[in-house]
Order: sequence, then structure tokens, then C-alpha cells
Amino acid sequence: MMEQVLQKTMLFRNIPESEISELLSRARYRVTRFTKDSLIAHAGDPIEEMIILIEGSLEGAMLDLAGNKLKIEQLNGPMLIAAAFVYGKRNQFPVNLLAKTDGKILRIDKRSFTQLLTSQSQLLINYLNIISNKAQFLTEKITFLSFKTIRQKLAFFLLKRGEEEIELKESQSALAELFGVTRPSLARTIGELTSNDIISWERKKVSILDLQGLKDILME
Amino acid sequence: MMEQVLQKTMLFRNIPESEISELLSRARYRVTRFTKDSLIAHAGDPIEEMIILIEGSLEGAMLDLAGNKLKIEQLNGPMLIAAAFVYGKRNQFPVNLLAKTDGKILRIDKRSFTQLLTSQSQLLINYLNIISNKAQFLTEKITFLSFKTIRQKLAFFLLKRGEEEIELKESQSALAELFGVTRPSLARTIGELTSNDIISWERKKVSILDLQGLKDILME
DNA sequence: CTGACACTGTAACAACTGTTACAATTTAGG
DNA sequence: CCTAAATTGTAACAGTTGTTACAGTGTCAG
Repeated sequence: MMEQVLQKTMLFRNIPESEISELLSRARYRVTRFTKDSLIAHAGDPIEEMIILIEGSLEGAMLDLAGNKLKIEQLNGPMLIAAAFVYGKRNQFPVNLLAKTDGKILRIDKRSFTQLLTSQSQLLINYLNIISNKAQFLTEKITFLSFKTIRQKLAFFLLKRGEEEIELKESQSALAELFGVTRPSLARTIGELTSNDIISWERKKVSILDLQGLKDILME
Repeated sequence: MMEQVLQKTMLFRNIPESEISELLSRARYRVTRFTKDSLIAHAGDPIEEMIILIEGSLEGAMLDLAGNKLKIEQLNGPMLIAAAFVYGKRNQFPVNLLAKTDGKILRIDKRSFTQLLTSQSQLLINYLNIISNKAQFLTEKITFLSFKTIRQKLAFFLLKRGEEEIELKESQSALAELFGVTRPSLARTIGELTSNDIISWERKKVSILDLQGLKDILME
């Protein structure tokens, strides 16, 4: 029955249940339960196992050196946890993992997992895709954070879609957080662009009125 | 003789020359030469091969939508190119690759490379380490860019070392670029911290005079 | 030794963003 | 239908950074 859950994860995608069973039978693994509010892992703990959240949800919280919460990330099962931190020089948890609900975790021994990757090419491809996607996502995020002004971030964000009529999924608050700026500041910039007739912004419907004007912003 | 060069790369680390030869013999690959100033790849081109720069040097240049150069990265052989962009959803070159010198490239067919990963566990581990390191590097960079003020970036940068006497490798200009700020602004912040006796900064020797004061900056 | 060059310290001003606050509007839930 | 919560528009002011410029200091090759 756990196989059925695992099949829903990116890691075991396109692998038949029977084969998942067979893989697990050859692996050193253990299943542990956790209760709400327990601390699953400290930031900095070495990662010796591939960790898969079977059910329940965790909060990943990054702490600065002074102990303040910097960023929080919600992790809902079933999913692979900290995939990009199992291998590499700093194979440690990047965040504290705190249980938000009761739940269950599958832990596969790292060496054992490496062997599975060698033996099942679909599993290997899935895992390579997962960590590559992660790296690609981070690369894009950095591109984003590197723009100097909110105008530029906004222009880039809108132009990236390649459409002149854009239906947003995010609220302005969510966008502000994505951009790494405050909500009123983003709203002000939106106000400037609309009053210059470069875009129109009605709730979550955005239209690009002056495409060239928007592109020019990136060159400023 | 190419094996000797490959052995110096992270990808073929700890794999005997003889085994590298054996791996190559089972792979679909080709070796191509390029001349200075030729364009090796366009940003957006799909990546169908694992690309290893054998000799020569390339420049990776990221272009914005308006065609301006945003960031440039120097790539010197021998090394693996665009490792994190071969798998994943957007398996395309993230940058334009321009040849700065004459050189030589080894291209291994992607499927063929995947098979090699399955058959040689050290190669697999090396590749996983390369991508994971990349993701970890990017994660750290984002942490860094997420700090709001230059004071905080500087404090984090210095505290991260874990020492009170720090010998820098980078110039202030290089640090400013790393922080994503301008050089005079960084210099001003350094000036503030030194006049507050929180640090002393003499060329590339930095001392932390008030550890607690420096930590407090992160909580502001 | 010395000139060219990179690096650093500093300053005044402009530009941009954050902070805080409040009102208007929309959305969701009871 | 109606209230609470979320979202959005807007404004004044403070704080931070960028821009530009110039002078002083170190470094290195010839």
C-alpha cells in the first residue's frame, strides 16, 4: 500500500508498483512516524538517508545566525525531501524540519539508494530530473533577484510569459514576496506603469499595452 | 591521451584511465574542435548531449530580453558544461557559449551518458555531486541576495567564516559584485562598521572586534 | 625607480524602496 | 445575505543604495 503512495511522487514516477516493491526489498530502509510539533531535523544535520515524506506535512524554516526565522516552506506528503542536499559537499539539511501534523517518513540509506539508482534507470532519470529542476529553478530565481529595480523585475516577470494578456495566479502580496520586495512598493510600481499606459492591471488580469515600453525598462 | 585530461575533471574523478577508456568505448560520442570567437551554443538551444570542454576557454553570457549582456562567466577546460541543464524540464542552454580561444569539446549523447551512469557507480556519484553542489551553491547565493541591507550581507559573510581574524581572497570590488551592490556603497558600509569599532578592515585583513555587535546586525 | 594601473576612502546628491497607516474594494464563509 | 478577512490603492516620510567624481594608496612590470 505504501507503494501506491510512492508512485505519486516524482521520484517513483513511471515505475510500476510491483517494481517499487522489488526496489524496496533490496534497499536498507525504515519507516518512522512523527507527531505534530516534533522536530524532524536540525539545519546542519548531516544527511545520511534519502528522506521521503509519505504522509503529513512539514515546515522547513531557515534560521539566521541570530535565530530568527528567515523563510518558511511548506512540505506536503508524499514528496521527496531535501533531494539536492543528499549528495554534494555539504550534505546537510539546509533548514530545520518541523512537523505541522502527524505523519510518516520513509528513510532509505544513502548507499543503498545509490545502488537503486544504478539498477533502475527510470528511477535514476527521475532523480536527475528532480535535482536538475531544482537547480534550474534556483538559477531562474537568482536571475530574478539580480534585477535592480522593482520595475525591472516586474517587466521581466510579465515579458517572460510571452503573452500580452496575462491571467495571474498570484496576488500582489504573493508577487511581492516572490520579488523579494514589500507589497506597497510593488503596488506603487504597478501604479506607475498603469498611469504611463504601459500595462493595465485589473485584479489578476494584466494586459501589456506598450510592449516596447516594457522591454525598454530592462535596458535602463 | 584524452583520458588523462578527463581524469582531471570532477566528472571522472577517482576513475582509472583504463576505465574511462572502457566507458568511452561503450558510449556514443564525438569530439569537435572550435575556433576562437565562434558561437558554441545559443541560449535556449535544447541540450541533447553531455558537453565536456576538453581544452580552451568559453564565455557564458546571459542575455536579457532586450539583448544586453547581463552576466558573464568564464569556463576553462577541462570541465563539464551546463551539468544541471542536461536533465530537467528546461534542458536548454541557459547562456550563450562563445569561444574565447581555440579548443576542443567532447560531446556524449545524452541517452548514452545515462547508460554510463547506470554502469559506473563512481561516475554516477560524481555527477550527483556536481549537480548537488551546484544546487547548494545557488541556495547559498539566494540566502545571500535575500538579506535586505549591505550591513546584513556583510555581517553574514564575515560571521559565516567562524573566525575572528579573516584573510580575504577577494578585493572590495569583487565582494561588491558578489553581494550584488556597487563598490562605493560597500565601502561606505565598511567604513560605518569600522568607525563603530565592530570590525577592522585593513586591505584584505579583517578582524571582528565586536562579535555580538556583528550578530545583532542580522536581527535588525 | 617609476609610471601605469588597480584598489580604496570619501562625499554630495539623486533615486529607489521600506515603513506605516488608512480607506476602499473584493472574496469567502457562515 | 452579510460580516470578517483578505486584497488593493494610496500617501508621507525615513532609510538605504546608486551615481558620479576625485584623491590617495598600493602593486607590479619594465
